[in-house]
Amino acid sequence: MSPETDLSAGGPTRKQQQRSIVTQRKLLDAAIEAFSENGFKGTSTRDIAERAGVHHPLITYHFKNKDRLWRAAADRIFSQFVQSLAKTLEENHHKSPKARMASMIHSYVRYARHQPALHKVMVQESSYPNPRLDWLVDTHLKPLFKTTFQMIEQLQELGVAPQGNPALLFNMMRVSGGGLLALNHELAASSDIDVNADETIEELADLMVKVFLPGDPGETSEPN
Amino acid sequence: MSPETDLSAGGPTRKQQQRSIVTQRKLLDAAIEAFSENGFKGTSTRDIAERAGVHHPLITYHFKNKDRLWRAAADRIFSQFVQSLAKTLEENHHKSPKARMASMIHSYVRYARHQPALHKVMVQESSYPNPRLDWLVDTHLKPLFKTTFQMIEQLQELGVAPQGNPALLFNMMRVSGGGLLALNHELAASSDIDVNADETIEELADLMVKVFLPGDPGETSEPN
DNA sequence: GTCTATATTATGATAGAC
DNA sequence: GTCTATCATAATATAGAC
Repeated sequence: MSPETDLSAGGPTRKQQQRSIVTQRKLLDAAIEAFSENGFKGTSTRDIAERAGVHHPLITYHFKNKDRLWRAAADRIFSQFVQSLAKTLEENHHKSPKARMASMIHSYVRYARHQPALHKVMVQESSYPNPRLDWLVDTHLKPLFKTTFQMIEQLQELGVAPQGNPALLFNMMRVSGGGLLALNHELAASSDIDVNADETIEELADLMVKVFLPGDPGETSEPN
Repeated sequence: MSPETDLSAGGPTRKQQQRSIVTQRKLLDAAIEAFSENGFKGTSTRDIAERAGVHHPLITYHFKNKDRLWRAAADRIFSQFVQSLAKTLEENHHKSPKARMASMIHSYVRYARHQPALHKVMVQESSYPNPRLDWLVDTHLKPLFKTTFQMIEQLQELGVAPQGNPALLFNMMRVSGGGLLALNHELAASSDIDVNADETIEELADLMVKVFLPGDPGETSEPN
């Protein structure tokens, strides 16, 4: 009995599973693109299906409805981002707090360029209170911000980051990176900035470090 | 012959003109709100008409179509903003460059709070290249940015603003203000920041000045 | 200047053949 | 797992009465 036709065992075959995964991936990538461009309301599931190159009833089959597809797409964006940040944090845990934060900034900016949907989706959903925003904040944002927020406070104590409301400072950093890159098409036309150029990305990250972490790093890590 | 019925003269009566203006204003305010929340595609003209409390065919009557209504709404946002900025600039033209820019920052942040659509609309339209974005950049953004851009360069020469790509620096300032306030609902939930509080607004503007204009102001204005 | 009614197309979701 | 066909609703826009 060939694997293709062996449905009697109760589960789908390997080949079918494989095809399903590919379809889901294509739909998720298309959904990220479409939702970040036009928001939840402005995106039609037909548009997503077209971008993915699949027939639209497949969305219902794989994700049940538009809302669940949105959540799966957001999960994909933020899981990858958290992974990328965690890796950077791990690779730089031996450095000074300032150098560590500088690495985080570079990592953040690079990710935000390659996936501008990261910030765009947050802006889209921040437009008005809604259940997706609540879910986004609780599931992804709060855990993500907690670590970074503590790092900022530490850097303020060390005199590296400017004094002032750490929550505001943290969010100024966020938007200076991701928020700026989310304006990619506008910046090209209004300010002659090409955010797709590697140089621009590094320039932006360096400028963020200079502006937000102006203090002397010092060699003294905290007494352990 | 009463003014109400005097249509023979060729023009609408005063009372009719008045009613027309009121309707247009209500539609524009509703359009700004709706477009900033859901973007161009995500906004239905019926939604706008409902928010304005008028019947939807009136949109066709007063603005011809959805696209022209969007342009009229954007015009309203940016005209008011430019007016507000010009007034601030005029009131502070005698001050030092740093103090003048600090006033501009305060003015910008206050306007962006009272009209978060200012930044939201730009983000919405920056999602992908489209004719509305081109129009927005050419009609409103470029003229607006030109002045501020020159001020930044001057502040860099004076050692008040950090060195680096002035275009990037300028846009970091933009997003730190308007971009941050556009996240109002998210910030309330994720960072416990109430951007509707006057204190928060002033705190943000002060922090922007501290971060982006760290240099000593000096009393020496340029030799005249 | 405002209204009701309607033509036409797009959308989210599902049913049922293969 | 994938497809075609379809339903119910909502959208933009317009025609024509008042």
